[in-house]
Amino acid sequence: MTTTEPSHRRGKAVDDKILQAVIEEIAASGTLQVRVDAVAERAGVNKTTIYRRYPERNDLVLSAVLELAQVVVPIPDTGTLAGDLTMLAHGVGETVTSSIGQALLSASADSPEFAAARQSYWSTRFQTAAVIIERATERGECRSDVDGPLLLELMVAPLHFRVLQTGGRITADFIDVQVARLLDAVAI
Amino acid sequence: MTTTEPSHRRGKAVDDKILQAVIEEIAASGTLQVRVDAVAERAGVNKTTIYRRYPERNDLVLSAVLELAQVVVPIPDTGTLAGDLTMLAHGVGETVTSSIGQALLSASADSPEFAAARQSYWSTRFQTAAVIIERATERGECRSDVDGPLLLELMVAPLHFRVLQTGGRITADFIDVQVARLLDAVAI
DNA sequence: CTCTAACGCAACGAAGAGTTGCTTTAAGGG
DNA sequence: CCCTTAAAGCAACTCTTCGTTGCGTTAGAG
Repeated sequence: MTTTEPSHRRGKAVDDKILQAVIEEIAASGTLQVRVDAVAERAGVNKTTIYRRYPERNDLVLSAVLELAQVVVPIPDTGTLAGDLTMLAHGVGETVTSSIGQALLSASADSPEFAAARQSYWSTRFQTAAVIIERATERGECRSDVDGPLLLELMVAPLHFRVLQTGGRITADFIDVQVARLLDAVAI
Repeated sequence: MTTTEPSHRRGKAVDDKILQAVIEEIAASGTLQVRVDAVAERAGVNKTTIYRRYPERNDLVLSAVLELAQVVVPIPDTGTLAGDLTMLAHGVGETVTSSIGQALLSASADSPEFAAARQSYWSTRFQTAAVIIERATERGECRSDVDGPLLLELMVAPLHFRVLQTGGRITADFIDVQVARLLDAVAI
């Protein structure tokens, strides 16, 4: 055996078409409304082709969700902690408000796989965005014992709760108030 | 027409059995896994009887959810704002952690009816529990311009987010930190 | 006792998930 | 250029669950 590259002769292109089709279906009507036949038709692919890659519907939807979770969000660097947090919060607000965002965050709440996906999603976001707090600490804007990821979690939670539970709107004012509260809590 | 009480000759008892059965099914496996036939069997009732009351499955599940949302949560009155908030937070933590609570909060996220149910649920909770802040204001424990329902919303959000999104655990310590943060924000 | 609304029952249709066996197609190697 | 072979297409099928229908049965009010 030379390089053992057996599979996927026509595969890659089909892979992409399927994933793309699922994402479009999710955006259109939510994860629960994704029909395998509809995905097949939209992707211009046969149903069996899908089932050969994904044993069951859930795997199909999950892989699309994981794909979406990969999109990289830029970490703001405005020069002040207040500026960074505000900008980040606005980004989160838009994400959570978007139809695709809502679909992701409330996708198959009971399934352990989806729960794990959400968990790792937030975990990595908070980890990478924690640089903001590090920089702020170096600038002397906040105490050095501040838990970055935790701070971000506490910033995101109210936004998330508003949209998905109380159904309220996320105004710029609301964001400002949240950020102010957090700044108070971590100020030196 | 005298009192026009035509329907429900045998009805009431059946109503209750059905609702109870749905609730048990929800608790056992989540709202998405509720099967009409299973409910019928558990309630000792025929499937058609269910469909005569609820045009479709969603209505059945929704009515059970609304029923569950009726349970009255006692409002603590410990004598201090810190005590009240802490006790309330513990209650919320337990609710959100329970299987039935999770089922409710993440039930059919896409359906407008369920969204409205969640919305009104939280709204009434925050309204009634706001007495806590009123009492605290009278005692001089917090500023008089504090928005009670908003304060409660901000207390619940992190707990909710932990359980449903990051999958973290709600420790007594975590609750204490939250309460402390809120007290700082509203202190005179 | 009678009448009637409520319930039970069995069978059915529709839709979607997932499977199977076979045929067709296209990329890659000689 | 053709031949091999894995990948994709296709059609028909089962299974589960939702939801419907027509009719027979029962319980309770009067």
